[in-house]
Amino acid sequence: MRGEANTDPGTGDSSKEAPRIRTMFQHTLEHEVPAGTILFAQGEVPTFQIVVLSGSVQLFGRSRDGREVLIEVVRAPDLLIPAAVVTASPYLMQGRAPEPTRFLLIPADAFRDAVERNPHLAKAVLETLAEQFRRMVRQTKNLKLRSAAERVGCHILVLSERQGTPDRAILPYEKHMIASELGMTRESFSRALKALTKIGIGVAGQEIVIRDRARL
Amino acid sequence: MRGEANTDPGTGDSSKEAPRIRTMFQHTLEHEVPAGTILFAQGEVPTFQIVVLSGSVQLFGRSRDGREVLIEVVRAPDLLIPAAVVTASPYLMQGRAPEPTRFLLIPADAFRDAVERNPHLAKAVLETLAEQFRRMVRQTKNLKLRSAAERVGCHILVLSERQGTPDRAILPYEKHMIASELGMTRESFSRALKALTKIGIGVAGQEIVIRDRARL
DNA sequence: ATCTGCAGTTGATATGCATCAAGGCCGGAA
DNA sequence: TTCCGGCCTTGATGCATATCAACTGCAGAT
Repeated sequence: MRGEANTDPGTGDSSKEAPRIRTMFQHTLEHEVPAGTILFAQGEVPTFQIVVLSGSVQLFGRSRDGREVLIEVVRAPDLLIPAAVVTASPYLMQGRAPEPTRFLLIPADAFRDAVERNPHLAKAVLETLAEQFRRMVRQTKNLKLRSAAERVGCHILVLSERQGTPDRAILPYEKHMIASELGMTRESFSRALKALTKIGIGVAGQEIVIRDRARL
Repeated sequence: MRGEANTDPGTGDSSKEAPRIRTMFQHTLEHEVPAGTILFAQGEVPTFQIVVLSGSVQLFGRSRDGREVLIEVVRAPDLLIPAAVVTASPYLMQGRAPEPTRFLLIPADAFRDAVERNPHLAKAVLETLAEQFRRMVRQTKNLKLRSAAERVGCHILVLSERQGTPDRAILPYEKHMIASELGMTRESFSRALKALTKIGIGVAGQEIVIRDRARL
């Protein structure tokens, strides 16, 4: 815990809403965690709305037989599962920071209160959540409609776009993580990469060179 | 198209917000469609926020090779993909009414405007969207962590709870639809049902009797 | 330098699920 | 009634992916 935060949440208002914003931020803390920190467990009810300022958070789903898979990744700047905070219901996933990561921690009830009172904030949260929802829909479509190799190819394209390098992509974390994010085992992921080398990519450790973008 | 609507949206406000609500509803239409109607195509940008008053809407994802799978079902009363309307971006799925269904059609920009101005409405939409997000997360977890038979068993339990009958469940639409909703073929679904008869259910057409609830 | 452990690759094998094909069971049309 | 066309089931087969196992390479510890 670092102390009081004074960051502007980006809602852009200044008039009568300001006091409410200030109220919300009165109990808000800035916080930084090292790589590997577990932020919350599956089943916990959120006590804070966590805002990811820098770094990222991986969200894992667990089955009762103990297996864990990566469901989604929240990258700064973003809100950590506003859906759970808004509905005040238990997290469906475990949250873990795979790298040093900074947060704002807003007490959950203060956050809900502020959202209810401040239309600009509400709109911002709504847009964030809508984007998250669309990501989940895309993922579901991928899982139901595409083969493992197609998912890998598609993911590489997304990575290269996100990194702004149309001709290459760096895998952002370990391959077995990406494999589970894409709904397969690390072995299958490895084989899918090898198969894709025959149709237009080159693999060298964490770096992937894209030779034939069209075919993916 | 039937005419002007006057239904209260359930936001519970009465004071100065009322004019805005009225404004939003000025161009709102009530509409009813027969079974089988396609409401919008994948890729279309929403022109209305559709409110499902009665009936339900199935949402299909399509791959470029033409296959279609059921991604989710929106049951009355609910909003039809507020995520697409709020972000003003193309639908990721096709919407189809599998039964006679009634709607409210709110022009998309009027809806966004009202959400931005009316905190109660914003909160209601936020909660609805949050619930939809959580449904998608649960579905993703199912797809990644459970086998086909487990998904079937789990779905039967959900159905029986939704229908308020702990000892039986009625399949709400054709089996091949449910199969694709659960991410499998109709053949696999049929076999999964047969396998489950050995551990505590009975199947008779669309009706399923639950004998051993604990084992599912 | 050596040991150790983890991430990744590769190969062999197993299996879950899809695909293909045939037949049964309605319900609607003629 | 008969015929027909969906929807569903069942069986045979194939394929994609998981699982199991061995090995490599690297990084950190000793």
